Amino acid sequence: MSHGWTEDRVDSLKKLWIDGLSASQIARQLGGGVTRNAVIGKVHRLGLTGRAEPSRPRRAAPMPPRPGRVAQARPRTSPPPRPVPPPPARPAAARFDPALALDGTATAATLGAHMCKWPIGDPGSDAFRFCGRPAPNRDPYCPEHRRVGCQPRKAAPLADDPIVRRVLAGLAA
DNA sequence: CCCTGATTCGC
DNA sequence: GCGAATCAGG
Repeated sequence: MSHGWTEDRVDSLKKLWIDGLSASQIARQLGGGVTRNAVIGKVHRLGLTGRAEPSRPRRAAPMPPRPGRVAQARPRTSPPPRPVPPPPARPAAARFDPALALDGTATAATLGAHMCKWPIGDPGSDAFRFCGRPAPNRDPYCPEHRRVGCQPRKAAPLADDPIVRRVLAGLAA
């Protein structure tokens, strides 16, 4: 549910793609269960391929020899090859990351690459912390803070601007 | 292992 | 038209 490439979503897709966001980033931002594959598929169908490529500046092989997988029909329904027998035997030592134990306790020192970098508190204060919760993929924030961070800031009420207030006050007077 | 886009093809 | 599975690569 919640799918279908509505004009709105296609517009967002185009914009984000042209802006240079990766397919997975776009997929995440569009939300609604859209995968990066879906995004890529749509991008191609729209003829939007090609732009500043983040992760592959040059294509090494033009890919002439590439007949492999078509020949050996993809086994989607038949083969459950299960050569994976013993998973256990490692109860110990799941590494404990103290920064993940509590929200808002990660410091600049303990903040890892996969932790939410949402700032908490006064950056100048000793008490300043980062959220520190798990941040999936390459995202800087955890899912919760990502949403907040992406919210198109609702236009800050003009009247909140001190300068505007003074001008308005002056006009009134 | 994380990621990137590209392609194929059943639906 | 859509997108999962896959490929090919950084």
